[in-house]
Order: sequence, then structure tokens, then C-alpha cells
Amino acid sequence: MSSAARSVTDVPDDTGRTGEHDLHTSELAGSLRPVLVRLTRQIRMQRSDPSVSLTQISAMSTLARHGPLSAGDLAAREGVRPPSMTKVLAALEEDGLVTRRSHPSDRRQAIVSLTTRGTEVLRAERRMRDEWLTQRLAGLSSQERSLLRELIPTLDTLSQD
Amino acid sequence: MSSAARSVTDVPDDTGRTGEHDLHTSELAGSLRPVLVRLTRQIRMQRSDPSVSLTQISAMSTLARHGPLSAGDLAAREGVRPPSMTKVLAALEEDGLVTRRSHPSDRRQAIVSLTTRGTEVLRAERRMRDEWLTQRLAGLSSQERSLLRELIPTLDTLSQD
DNA sequence: TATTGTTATACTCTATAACTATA
DNA sequence: TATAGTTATAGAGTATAACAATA
Repeated sequence: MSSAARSVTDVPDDTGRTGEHDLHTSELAGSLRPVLVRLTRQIRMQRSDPSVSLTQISAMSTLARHGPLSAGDLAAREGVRPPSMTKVLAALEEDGLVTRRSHPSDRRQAIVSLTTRGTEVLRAERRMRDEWLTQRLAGLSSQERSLLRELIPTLDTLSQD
Repeated sequence: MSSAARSVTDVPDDTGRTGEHDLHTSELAGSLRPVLVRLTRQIRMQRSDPSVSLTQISAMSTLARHGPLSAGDLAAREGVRPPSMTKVLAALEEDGLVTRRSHPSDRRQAIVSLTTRGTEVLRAERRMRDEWLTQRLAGLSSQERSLLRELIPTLDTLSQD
């Protein structure tokens, strides 16, 4: 239990020496994980009303960014298995936020598109969710926010692969 | 849909002007959220076998750090509601990883402690989980890892409050 | 009466395995 | 046979509302 007491900020700067990397990097992993878990728990639970869930917003955002996608492509981009995406899409379709129609030349594929209403709901939901996180972020220093901005591509890399 | 096409990296540096903050900060929120959600989804699903879940590890880590806690205190530290914690604790107790005994002078309280076996399992699980995330982190540049290290306290602040 | 914790219930999120339809 | 998607099923993770025990 004594090793758990070591503070994150005690970690020395990375010297670029390869032999030292594993130790530092694995300690970074151990520090990063619980923080991410707790923060995302907060973000996920933050919903104004029994409206659209975060997973649904995430899928709709990807559709807004990339345009219509097959169900499988969408699942891959979201990093979930096809059956999980099927369930998300069924709920979204029932609410009239997306449509599924079969691909013209390969009828196995289900091409998913945002509806007009889906686009509107996405915008409104994002605004509400952003408000909450924006207030949190406003409590940071402007330097911290700058660094966070820089970090986003890194976090994105970590989440992909 | 046109506004969604704006790239994250287009965001200009924060000039320190207060009137401009809201716009930038809310865009930061919108960029940060999906990245965090996807990354944590990956982390949560990464489990070697039908062993201990991430939520369980998180609760056990808090017990290891702070020593025995009442069920309510533990729930508050983890940022979940008491009934959620009750469920987590019931599973952990059934597996012999924690004990619940009533507080000597206030018998409403249930004091939760890690067992010896719980401490061992926690250490082993952390090692396995760290391995996975460490490999991801190893794919980053050492500059990216430094930035990440610097920002852990910031992310921690965001997750608390 | 107020507080602590649990039980009952429900919903989201995700997975694997087995199946259907199409290529 | 191989691929795309769905259905069936199960389990983790979380919440609110209602209850019991204790203070």
C-alpha cells in the first residue's frame, strides 16, 4: 500500500532514455485511469431529462460529421460491437432521429442517416450538455484550458488504434 | 451540419480576454466530451477475464488509499449514490474482497474494509490493467506523455467538485 | 424526526453466441 | 462459404422511490 502514496507530480521529466520509459509510463497509466473513469461517470450521468443518452449523442455526432454510414462502419468508428450498435440504432430510429435503408447495390448493408429532426435534437442536446461541462471548465485557469485543448488530439489517438 | 465541420485544431489560442471565454470554453467542452467517452469505453471493456470490474477496482482503490470508510462516505468519494454503492459492496463482499461491519458507536453505519485477499486481488488487477494502458501510452511521443502527466491534476479537479 | 443504509425496480450500455439474409 | 446485420440473452453500472433500523 505504501507505493500508492507516491504523488503524480513527483514523476520526473521524461529524459528520452528508453530504458526508463516503462516505469514512468506505467505509473502514468495507473494515475490516469481512475481520473478518467470518475470524470466520464459525471459526464455520462449529466442529462437534463429522460431525453437522448450520451451513447446516442455520440453515434449521432459521428453521423453528422461523416454523413450516412453503414451500421457496421458506425459501430467500428464508435468502438463498439455490431449488436450494441443495433440496439442504439433501433432506439434512435424509433424516436425518428435516424433512418435505416438498405444499400442499393449490397442489400446486406443498412445505411444509417440522420433525419432533420435528428440534426435538430443533436444540436439542442449538445448545447445542454456543453453547458454543464463548460461551467466546470470555466473554473480552471486559462492556462489549464489551453493545455487541455492541446491534449485533445492525444486523447483521441489513445481512444482509437 | 455545416458548423460541425469545424476542426478542433482551428481553435485560436486563448488571449485572456474575458468576453471571449465562453465561446472557446464551450467549444472545448464539445471537443473534450466525445474523446473522453470513447477512451473510457475502451478502458472499461479491457478486462482480462470474468474477474473484477473497473467500478469495483475503483472502490477498492479508494479503500486502499484512505483505509476503512462508511458505505456512505465511500459512495460520496466515488461520486455515486448510496444504492449504487450497496450493490458494488454486496458483490465485493460475496467474493471476500471487503468486509462490512457496523460502526461500534453508531450502528446505522456500515464500515467497509479491504480484506487481505482484497488487497492482493487489487494489486494483481491493477497490474493487468496498467499493462494494457501502458502499451497505448507507449505509442505516444514523450512530449505527449509529459503533457498528459501535467494535466492529471486538472482532470482530477474536473471530476471532483 | 433525521440519518444511514438497503431493497425494489427500471433503464442504459455493452458483450458473446446463434441466427437470417445476401453476396 | 463469407459477410452484414439482427435477435436472444446476460451482466455491469447507475438511478429514484420506498422502507427499516438506529440516533
